[in-house]
Amino acid sequence: METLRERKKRRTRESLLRAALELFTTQGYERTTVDEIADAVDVSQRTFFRYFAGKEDVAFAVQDMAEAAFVAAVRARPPHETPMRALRQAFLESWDEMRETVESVVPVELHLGMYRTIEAEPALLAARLRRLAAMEETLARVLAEREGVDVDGDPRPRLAVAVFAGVMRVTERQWCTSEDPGPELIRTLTTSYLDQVGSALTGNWRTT
Amino acid sequence: METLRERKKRRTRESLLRAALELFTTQGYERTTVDEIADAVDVSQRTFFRYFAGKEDVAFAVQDMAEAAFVAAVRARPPHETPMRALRQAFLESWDEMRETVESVVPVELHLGMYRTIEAEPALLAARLRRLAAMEETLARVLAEREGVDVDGDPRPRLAVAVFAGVMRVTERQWCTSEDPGPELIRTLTTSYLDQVGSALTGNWRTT
DNA sequence: TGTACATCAGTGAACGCGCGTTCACTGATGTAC
DNA sequence: TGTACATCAGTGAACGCGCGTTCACTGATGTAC
Repeated sequence: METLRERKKRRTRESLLRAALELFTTQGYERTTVDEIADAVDVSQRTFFRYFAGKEDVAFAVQDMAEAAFVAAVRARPPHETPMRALRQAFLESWDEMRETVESVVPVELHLGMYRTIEAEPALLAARLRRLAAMEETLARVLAEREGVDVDGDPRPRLAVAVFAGVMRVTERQWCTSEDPGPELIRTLTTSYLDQVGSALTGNWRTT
Repeated sequence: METLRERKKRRTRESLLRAALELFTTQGYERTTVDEIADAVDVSQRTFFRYFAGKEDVAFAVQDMAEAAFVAAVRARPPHETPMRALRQAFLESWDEMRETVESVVPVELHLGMYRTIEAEPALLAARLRRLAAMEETLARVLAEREGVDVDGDPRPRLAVAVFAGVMRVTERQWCTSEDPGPELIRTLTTSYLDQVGSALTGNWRTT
């Protein structure tokens, strides 16, 4: 069982996390200082750094959890599926699990709000893209292993993942700016865009 | 004609640029301070900020020029080409022009070295990806205009550009880590990878 | 159940660092006559 | 060609800011007996 000490730790951590996201989404990332976050939870700045390596870390803590769920879902896909199919299915399927994982830590609205904040703030967007690139590398290795190819010798794993991530980014941006960013919309957009990639690449759009 | 004053300005700017890239590539971006760059050129730190808005700016000054040449090349493609063809041709074709543009400011080797440095340094990689995302947005608008579609209503411009940029990133990474990063290699890789994207997306790799 | 000790989350205050800014100023270059 | 003035690149020193670190310390929680 969780001891009192452990419970307190978890609560402090989650309070910091929630306070940070709340401040980031309302007044902006750059304008929020680490001191402010600590003050909002009534702990010292020193304590903040015991829980998070830095300001960027706290901003992406929740997304990292969701991302891990997605990667795990990709790993769990049956090996007979084609790579792109595995990515697509894992993404659609893990959305509910991501939601639960997120909800256990912070209100989902707050997490959704962070997506818009990230798009709006250059420093956060840059960090997000770098993290996405790191995830792409992980996924490329997962796919390569699945298919039994060499990730450095065969470009296909990295190419497939790059395309998938590209589509995800377009989806995300579209979804963020929509009126009602619900799980339905993300599913519709993802499916639709993945289906359209092929036709976007080949042929002349004007003759359609 | 260029006045003496203008010539001196240009020289100061280029000296700062060269010194910065030299320091970044040899000792790393994070470890190089703005003061060091200014000292290397024997001007005050204050003067550095008259030429560049910040440390990140000077790191990407050359790449921005090359990028602008690429975007211009895309704009110049004949309208009957398919969008992906236009992107591909513009990229292959503008490489020589990019080289010239770059060479007029700093030694090409220095510029190439920066690519590796960017991949190696998290702060730079993040900044680069954000800038690439901004270029993608520009290109999406160019393609949309070319094809006469609405960039916000039709996802194809952004999808096509995202895929192209994804392939470019994979190419770049491969090219950076190679022994002899010449223009030949980048052409071969780009062509080969763009041709392989389709097959990477569809089908099972094991049955090939 | 109570006591003695060990562990460890949290404290508070101070610091180093580098980015970017501000200020009033100097002196070289450009221009008008 | 020379003089008087205007422009403007560069100076130097100081500053504000926020991130992240360091230190010796306190006091609550956990554990052994």
